[in-house]
This record gives sequence, structure tokens and C-alpha cells, in this order.
Amino acid sequence: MTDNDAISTSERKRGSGVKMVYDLLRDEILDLVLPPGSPIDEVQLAERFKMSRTPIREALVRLAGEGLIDTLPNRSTMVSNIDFLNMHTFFDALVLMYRVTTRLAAQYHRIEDLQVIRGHQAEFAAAVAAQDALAMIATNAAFHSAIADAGRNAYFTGLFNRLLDEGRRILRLYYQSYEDRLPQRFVDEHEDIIAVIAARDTEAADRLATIHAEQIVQQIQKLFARGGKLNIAL
Amino acid sequence: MTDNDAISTSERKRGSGVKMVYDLLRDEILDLVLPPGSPIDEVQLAERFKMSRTPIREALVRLAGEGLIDTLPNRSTMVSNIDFLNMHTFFDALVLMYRVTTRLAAQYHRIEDLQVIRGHQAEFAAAVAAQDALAMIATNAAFHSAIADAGRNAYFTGLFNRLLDEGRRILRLYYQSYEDRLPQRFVDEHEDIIAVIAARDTEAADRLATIHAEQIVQQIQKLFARGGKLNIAL
DNA sequence: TGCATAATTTTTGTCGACAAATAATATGCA
DNA sequence: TGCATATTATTTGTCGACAAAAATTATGCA
Repeated sequence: MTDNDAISTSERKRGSGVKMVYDLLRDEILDLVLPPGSPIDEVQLAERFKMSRTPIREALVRLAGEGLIDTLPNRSTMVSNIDFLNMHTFFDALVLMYRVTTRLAAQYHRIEDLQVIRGHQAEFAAAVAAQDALAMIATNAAFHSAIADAGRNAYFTGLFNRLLDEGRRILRLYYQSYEDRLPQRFVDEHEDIIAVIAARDTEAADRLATIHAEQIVQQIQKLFARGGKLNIAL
Repeated sequence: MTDNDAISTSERKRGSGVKMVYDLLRDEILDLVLPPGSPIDEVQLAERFKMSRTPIREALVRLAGEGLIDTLPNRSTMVSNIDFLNMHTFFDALVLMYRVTTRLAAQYHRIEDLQVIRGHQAEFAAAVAAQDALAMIATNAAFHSAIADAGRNAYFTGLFNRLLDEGRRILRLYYQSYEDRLPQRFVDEHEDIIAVIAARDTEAADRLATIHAEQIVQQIQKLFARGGKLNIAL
């Protein structure tokens, strides 16, 4: 029960309510503020945001469309679970999208894209230097998302961003273990990836992205094998 | 203005209205009964289905989430356009998903999956024999979708099904030219693909799927180059 | 007491109505 | 007549209320 996210009722612009609820709920789900299985109560949200149930429901329909919440008809709706049993399907998809988007970035990027990518890389390096695990997760995702954008294929960027979101949820479960030496290696690999993209070397981009992605996957799998404790209450 | 799709108002079950509107609009969009750019009028739909605007709007939000309609705030909503300029991104994604899903099917399928796949292949062959172009499109999509299901990766099947839907819209524009000899070749290639899946030969599956997909892409691109006339009024 | 059925409460899905935002039309003035 | 402003009309977004479905609690009977 945090205090009010609500704006004085009629101070709000006419279609902004839905987006506000959608964005905030999405963040709370991905940050595990609302852990998997949390019940979503429409009237509670309506009171919290000081609006009627209609815009709340629209936001929920959108979230359900992205698979972030599950709605059983005439029954409660709740934050969707993380499918640990089929985690390998997530890894398969993630590695492939890392490869494909990086390859396409090498092929289709424009010069101005590199500026954006380098900006995210700088933020990622700063997060590593500061040993801020949550910032690492966020800036790493932004870095790779920017690369995907440079590849200019909306179908791939769409799936990739979904995967990065899901990865954000998974990593939140284990982020304390990101304090070892590996992140510095990621920084270096990012630099190499930027270089081959700038050189438009598609094969090298594919190769480096594959290695990089598999390293990340191994990192996560190691955490699972170690049976890492969740540091967020479920 | 076709006649009523409506059921006597209170004869309808409680959450079925949304699904009905969603399914029907989706079909009409993919079949180009509602061509790109068609305006979507909420009150008109509400009258047509004899229900209030609320469930109509929910169906529209879902469709917008899948990119099938575009909604500009406080303004009209319309069927989304087909992006002919970036068609190559569609082809790239389609070919890759053909490859990946077929490869995974060879790796992870269960015996009962093959029954389903063979069933769709039989229907496809029948459509080719009958020279029914629309049925070819539908059964071909069902065949490959079943292969994707056998690969058991929800991330890939999700994207793939979206691509097949979009392809359905594109092919509708040109389906008259499907009456030449190529389809029989597709039937044969399908048989080969089934064989390598059953043999769990992932490399061969990858190779055959690539060839098959690129053939389909070339077929479509030839139609574009030929400047084929649209046989549906825009 | 134990269990099946009935009454109550809670929550979701739908409705009709109103208000804001935009489009369309009309009015006034040079 | 031509154009800017004002008026009207249309359409979307939001609201409060009601009804159906399910969950919960209460009641009756052995």
C-alpha cells in the first residue's frame, strides 16, 4: 500500500490514464515489485489511481496481450508466472535474437545509430564501475535494444524486447551474484561488438554476439545450478 | 453491410462477446474483407453485434496490440497498412522462423506431432489438387504452424504465427497467380521436410526449410516484380 | 458433527449516459 | 467572394451502476 499515484481527478489529460497505469504496472511486474502470482484487483487499482475501472481494464487487457498477466474468465487475474521448466526455450530464443539483431545492425546501421549505442555502452560501463547490479541489467538491455533498433527489423526488435523484458524479471531474482568479475568482461565484449558493427563485418558480428549471448546464458544457468536464494519475497 | 452476426441479446454467454468480435474482425482483416485503411467504427460494430461499446473496445485493444489496427488518440481507428517499403524485413523474419521452427521440430517433436503435421500436409495436397488458392494459403500456414508447435518454443511460435498472419494478408492480394505449377513442388518439399523431421536430422531440416522458405519468398517477390494487379478493391 | 443445499458477498463483464476532443458546418466581416 | 472565427455535430474516453458468475458463508437435515 504505497501512497497516491493519483493526480487531482480532472487535472489529467484525456487518454493518459491508461498509459500511466499500463507503464506503472508493467514496471512493477518487471521489477518484481509485483512478483509472479500477485493478484491484480481492478477496484483497488481504480481507487489507487482515482479513476474508474474502465481505463484500468484497458491497461490490463494490454498487459495480458503481452503475457505479463494471466486472466481467467470471471475469475481473478494475476501476474503471470515465470516458466522455469521451459527456461531453455527462453535461452534459445534469446541467443538467436542476440545473433540476428547484431548481424543486422552490422548490415543496416546508420552512422547516427552508433552514437546511441555508444551512449548506452558508456552507461553500462558506469554501472559496472559503480557495481550497481540493477543498473547493469537495465543499461545492458538498453545497449542491446539499441543495436536491434539499428538492424531495422520490427519483427525481430519486437520479439527481442519481449525477451529482454522477461530476462529482466529473471535476473531480478538473482542480481546479487552479479558482483563478481564477469561484468568487466561484458564491457570489453560490448566494445568489440561495437567495433565489428561499425566495420560492417556481419560474420564477425554474428560470431561475437553468439559468444556474448552464450556467456550470459551460462552465467544465468550457473546461478540456477547454484540454487541461488531469491532475495525478493515471494 | 452484411446482415446480422448478432445473437438474441441475452442468449449470449458472459465473456463470449469479446472473443466473437475479436475473431471475426481478425478474420475480416486477414482476408482483406476489411482492406488496409478501412475505418473501424465502434458504434457501428456495437449495432452490428447488438452489444454495448465496451466489449467492442476491448476487442479493438487486443487487435491493436497485435498491430492489426492502428488507433490514433481521440481520432478514428483503422485497419493497419501493409508496409510494402520494408517488405524485406518481413521476408528475413519469415525465412529465419521457417528455419528455426523446422530445426526445433526435428529436435523436440513427439511421435504424435507427426500425425498432426501429416494431416495438414494431406489437406494442403488436396487444396493443390483442387487448385483452390485460398485453401492452399490456409493449409500451408497450418502445416508450418503445426511444425512450429512440435518445436515447443512459445517465443518462436508466437512470432511465427504473426508472420504467417501477415503473410496471409499479403498473399490475398495476389492469390490468383498461385495457379501455376509451383504448388506441386511445395507438396513434394513438404514431404521431404516431414521425412527429415521424423528422422530427427536437424541439419537437413534446417537446410530444407531454408530452401523451401526462400522459394516461397522468391515466388512472392516475383509477383511483386510482375506488378500483379490487386484483385480486391482498395 | 458432517455434509449438502441455500443465502450472501465479492468480483467481473456489460450497459447506457455524459463529457472532452476533434471534425464539420455555419456565421460574420473585410 | 474569401477567410477567420464561432457554432454545431460526431466520435472517443470515462464514469457510475447494474447483472451474471463464482467464492464464501450460513443454514438445514441426517
